[in-house]
Amino acid sequence: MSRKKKPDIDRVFHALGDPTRRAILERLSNGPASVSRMAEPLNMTLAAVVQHLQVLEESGLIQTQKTGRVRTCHIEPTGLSAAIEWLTARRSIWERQLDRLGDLLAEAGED
Amino acid sequence: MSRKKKPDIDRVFHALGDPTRRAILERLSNGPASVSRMAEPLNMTLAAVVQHLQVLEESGLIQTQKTGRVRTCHIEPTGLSAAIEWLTARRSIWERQLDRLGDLLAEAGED
DNA sequence: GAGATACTTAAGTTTTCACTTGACAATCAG
DNA sequence: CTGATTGTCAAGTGAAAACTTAAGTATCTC
Repeated sequence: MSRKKKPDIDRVFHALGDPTRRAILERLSNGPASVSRMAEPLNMTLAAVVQHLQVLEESGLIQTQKTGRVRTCHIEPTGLSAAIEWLTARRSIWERQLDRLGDLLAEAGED
Repeated sequence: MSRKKKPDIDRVFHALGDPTRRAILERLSNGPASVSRMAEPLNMTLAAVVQHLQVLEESGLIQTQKTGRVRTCHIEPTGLSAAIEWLTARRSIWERQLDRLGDLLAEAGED
């Protein structure tokens, strides 16, 4: 039977919910970096950082590749698309709702 | 001394990471609704739904108010701003990075 | 006032998360 | 070859998250 798999958007938002992982993404925005380089400014063990990187990779936000003993991480530029689309869609609907509310208030004021 | 409080953006992304909570937000996009109405299509107890609503309210994504015995929930339209700003900022940086990569490849091709 | 309705609250359970420890594997430098 | 570097893996811990159950409190309806 079909296995239950988490939708991408769940994983993306979950990944973004952790400040350490957002810090990693911000660091990688300056360009690719190795695992231990990512770990330097983070106050935790290498193993913990690797786990964060796994979450980020599974969510499609970064990609990694190993050359020799060094694993290099870089941003996956399309990784944010689904999340941004969901958010901006909501926002435009919500703004429309606000407009309707404004209309109602204006009408009420005219009485 | 200053209390430790979770940054808004942490809470927003965390709130968005749960499919039930996104479903609630989508439902509320059609207009305000009471707690029990929100609970109807969700396969869980009322108490669980209330807890999700609390998370959403604390993250600034919705507001609620009680009139009589009914608590009505509605969208807080500005709640997504911080998240959208963070995401679009990253995206534009990432696209620039992609361009630079493109340039490098083009240069390499010219040899 | 007696029910029914619409939550609210507290406590307990199970699962998931973030992290550590410690042992291991691979690779590079002298 | 011998270390030192760079990362990997598995297991365990503690706390937070996502629920449930059950009892309680207003409020509305008759």
